[in-house]
Amino acid sequence: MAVDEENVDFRKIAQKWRKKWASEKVLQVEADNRKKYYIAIVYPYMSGLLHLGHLFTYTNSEILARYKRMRGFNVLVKFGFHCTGTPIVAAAQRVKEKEPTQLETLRKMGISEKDLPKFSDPEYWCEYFPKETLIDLKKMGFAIDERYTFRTTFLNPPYDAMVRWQFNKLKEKGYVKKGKHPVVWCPKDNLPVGDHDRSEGEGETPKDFIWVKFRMKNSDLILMAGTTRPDALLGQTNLWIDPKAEYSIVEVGKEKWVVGNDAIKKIEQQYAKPKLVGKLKAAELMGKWARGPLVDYDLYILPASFIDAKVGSGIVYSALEDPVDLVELQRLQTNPDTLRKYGLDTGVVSKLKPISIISIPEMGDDLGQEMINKYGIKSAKDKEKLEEAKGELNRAVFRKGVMKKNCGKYAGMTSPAAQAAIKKDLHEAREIAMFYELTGKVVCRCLTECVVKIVEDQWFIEYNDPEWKKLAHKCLGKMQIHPEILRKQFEYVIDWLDHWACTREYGLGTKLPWDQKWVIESLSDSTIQMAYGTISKYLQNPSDYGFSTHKLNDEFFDYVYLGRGDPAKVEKSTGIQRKLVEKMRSDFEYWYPFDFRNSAKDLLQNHLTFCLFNHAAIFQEKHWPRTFLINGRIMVNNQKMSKSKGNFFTMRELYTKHGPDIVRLTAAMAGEGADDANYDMKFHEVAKRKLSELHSFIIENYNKGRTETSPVDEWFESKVNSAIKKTTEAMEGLMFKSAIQYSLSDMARYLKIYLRRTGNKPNKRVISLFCQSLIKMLTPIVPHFSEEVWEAIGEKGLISSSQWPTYEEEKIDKEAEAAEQLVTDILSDFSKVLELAKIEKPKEVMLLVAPKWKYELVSILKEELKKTRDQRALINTCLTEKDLKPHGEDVAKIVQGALKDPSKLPETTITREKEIEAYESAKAEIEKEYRAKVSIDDAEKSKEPKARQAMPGKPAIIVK
RNA sequence: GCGAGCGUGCCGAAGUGGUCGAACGGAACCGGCUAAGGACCGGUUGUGGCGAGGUCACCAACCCAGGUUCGAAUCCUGGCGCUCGCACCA
Repeated sequence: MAVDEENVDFRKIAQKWRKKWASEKVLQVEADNRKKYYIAIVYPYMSGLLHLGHLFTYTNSEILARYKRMRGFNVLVKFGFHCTGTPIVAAAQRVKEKEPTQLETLRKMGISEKDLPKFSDPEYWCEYFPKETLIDLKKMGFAIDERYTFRTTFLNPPYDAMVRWQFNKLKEKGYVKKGKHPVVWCPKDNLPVGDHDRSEGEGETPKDFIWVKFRMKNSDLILMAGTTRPDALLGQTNLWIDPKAEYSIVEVGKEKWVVGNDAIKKIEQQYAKPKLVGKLKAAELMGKWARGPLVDYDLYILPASFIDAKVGSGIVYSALEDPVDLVELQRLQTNPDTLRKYGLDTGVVSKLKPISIISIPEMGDDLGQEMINKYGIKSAKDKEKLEEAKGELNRAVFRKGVMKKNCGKYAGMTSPAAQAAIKKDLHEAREIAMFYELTGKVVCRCLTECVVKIVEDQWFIEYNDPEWKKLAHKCLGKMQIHPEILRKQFEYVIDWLDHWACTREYGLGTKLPWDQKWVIESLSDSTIQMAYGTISKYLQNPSDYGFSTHKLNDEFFDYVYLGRGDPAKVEKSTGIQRKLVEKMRSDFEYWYPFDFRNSAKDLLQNHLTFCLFNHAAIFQEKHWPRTFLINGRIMVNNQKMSKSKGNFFTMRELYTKHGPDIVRLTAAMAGEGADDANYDMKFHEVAKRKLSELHSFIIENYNKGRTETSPVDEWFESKVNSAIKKTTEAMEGLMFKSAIQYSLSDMARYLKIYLRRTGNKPNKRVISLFCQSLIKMLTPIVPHFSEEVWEAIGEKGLISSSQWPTYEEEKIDKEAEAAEQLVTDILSDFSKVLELAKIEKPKEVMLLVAPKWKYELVSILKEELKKTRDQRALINTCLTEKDLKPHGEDVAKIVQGALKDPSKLPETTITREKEIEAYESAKAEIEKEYRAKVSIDDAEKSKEPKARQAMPGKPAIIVK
């Protein structure tokens, strides 16, 4: 095969066929009476051009779309451009401030110096990038009907109207509620600070923190002690304060709280306006008594070295099952001087001891002491060991702890359950105040240290509603999830999702219909937009259909999506002709639900699960989603793609350089399943070479060749048919990389063998079948290339609109394939023999085929081995056969061997005649390769001692 | 820390209880073709055997350690390592 690298210009043919498809409108879609297949692509965020990550995910949808078209489906691919949210606004702001990295990013995407200032306006981003993205999609040859494309936010009034409808629906069902919400807050910017806006503290979040009220004896003062373990209140023994600190008395509502000085700010930010009414030295508190909730005794107030008044509320209560508390107490008990220094009563302190409230299997009654012993802790100075011990104990409590009998109504509960119950009870009794504490220090990009702020009037989608969760589970249960192993994760996420803050104070999007101060957040406005994609053709191009979309209302969507109401009334309120309203309804009914949605695995936990919830809430069951395909993340040359590593590629760079088909093929080969895929830059060249070769081969050989047939033709035809079968199954199973392997790689390999065995003289019918089938199976992956080849071999019409090849089960000939395998085996055995015998130039080669009775024996033995492994019985059964009797001794030997290692028996038994035929047909090739005379004989008639070893499928080989 | 997934030859990757020294692709090496070749063709790529004219035997082997089984890359338990997510970020 002569290879001419330049024989295919992948960029040129892409342009040619793109124009052809456009002029013949092959990618335009209308609802009709065919089976439909609706692919809802996850729309990309419009803060830049599409990159390799998008390419990889979209390639899956694209291959499937074209495959389904060839299977006779009417395929709609929905494509949108996501503009909702804050990143575009933030990026525009950075352009305005002329931030160098932001400007550089835009320059790299090909934006000229003079156009840069335009990007300081967020709305310009929403104009520019959708337009450019659509160009990219077309140039990649994606099977998208551009009339259906749309962008999000108020910039697109009909989309805006649909999101309002969605939220009204959710609210009607009681799934949207107002509530308080803690956020990480920058006091200088007066804005929430997300992970990406921090100079320090990525991953830190607000964590629940409970302040428990301890009322001082003979006083109206209340000591506030912070904790994350309210269950430990059942074993409270004393209070700890910082002996060096000064405390404040603040009025909160009608109460007077005692807290560390630094806690006042927290009260103000998270609770209520406090009023400072006094100060207290630690000494004034020590030795006093206070009483906490859940117990009927007073606690003694003691100093502790580990307390820092700046942390939490500045006061902690002690539960001596905790090793930290226990060590601290032991320190006091063994240092009477310290007690005397603070004027404390040694009698009281010496009587303090742990109260056992939690039982953990395999642990005793004194958990604190047990941990101290285990970690070999000697004093309070072993801080690291103490922290570890405490951590281990907390984990054990959380996982295995059960409340003991002395815990009143909480007895018998698991510790986490008791924590929740106690928290709830005390909250209702107003014995605690709820606070949040950051899990670590967070510093805003503006270098201000962040705090927790409670947003008072945040709107939430109540994904924690148990009934709703049930519906979501039901929806999932009816779906196909690929790969199936990820279903468990969906199950988990559905249960885990809590309420979701669905509104923002700023950013692009749709205003919450009943509270215009808020903008609907971007993950929440995209959960049912696949429904919009079924009718977007009309709504995005209203003038083509003679109406205006500015009066879209809930009535309209109620009718189109849910079939409720009266189209005549809809006409009246929207001004859209009744006929068109009805057409949109029927289009929706035709296309919906979506059959397929594909994303990378990072959207599983939010977007895809939200999609389930919202469909379950809003749509009829018949309109619930059908299939999710989740892919891994894309790596470039086995490295994570990132701008800083310099391996960040836009889709545009790639197709401009290599042409779209090469990029599509490389992306499809990058991987499948949930594991990370690898986009291999070297593969571009491999792909070009392979396709070029295929191109010349098909053109040179299609519809040419001999007309007489040979056994190898049967074999090859069988291989072609099984390749079609395997490829089709892979496509149906959404395994696109496998599909390429079964078609492109496997078939090329078989072709090589076939050409060799036929001396480059293929059979005309079979080779044409091969060419047609292969080029068709490649069409979904490399459509431009396929069209080009299709045209070059003189076929009429577009291959994109042709039918997927079918295979004939009866043409898949196991015997022919097994026979070919025998020849391959013989050839490899040959070279071994030659090597070992050190014969370089054999003169004569004899293949001695086993006698007929051995074939009989093998077939009986294979059957019998399934029933028994008893040697005697096997031999006896075999010897009942008349033809085998005379060979008793040999039979016994063979049976023994087979028992020891069943793999010695040939896998597929073909008849002796077929086997000989296979060798005969390979004879010429062997003679040519070894330049030796080849003869095929009956082993039984041979005098060679080796002849006895011949077995079915394993002839004795004699080389001289 | 929690949840889900993964861990196979030089690399990527198939393989879910015997037919597995392990498909397929890449890479490397040897040989052939050739003026030359990054192209093509054939072969090799765990270790050992002064067994051997192949279709063989033996040892070891699919992250590590145990276990279940007549039998495990495949099932179970524990450990180690990696990936994704963990909420206002799309």
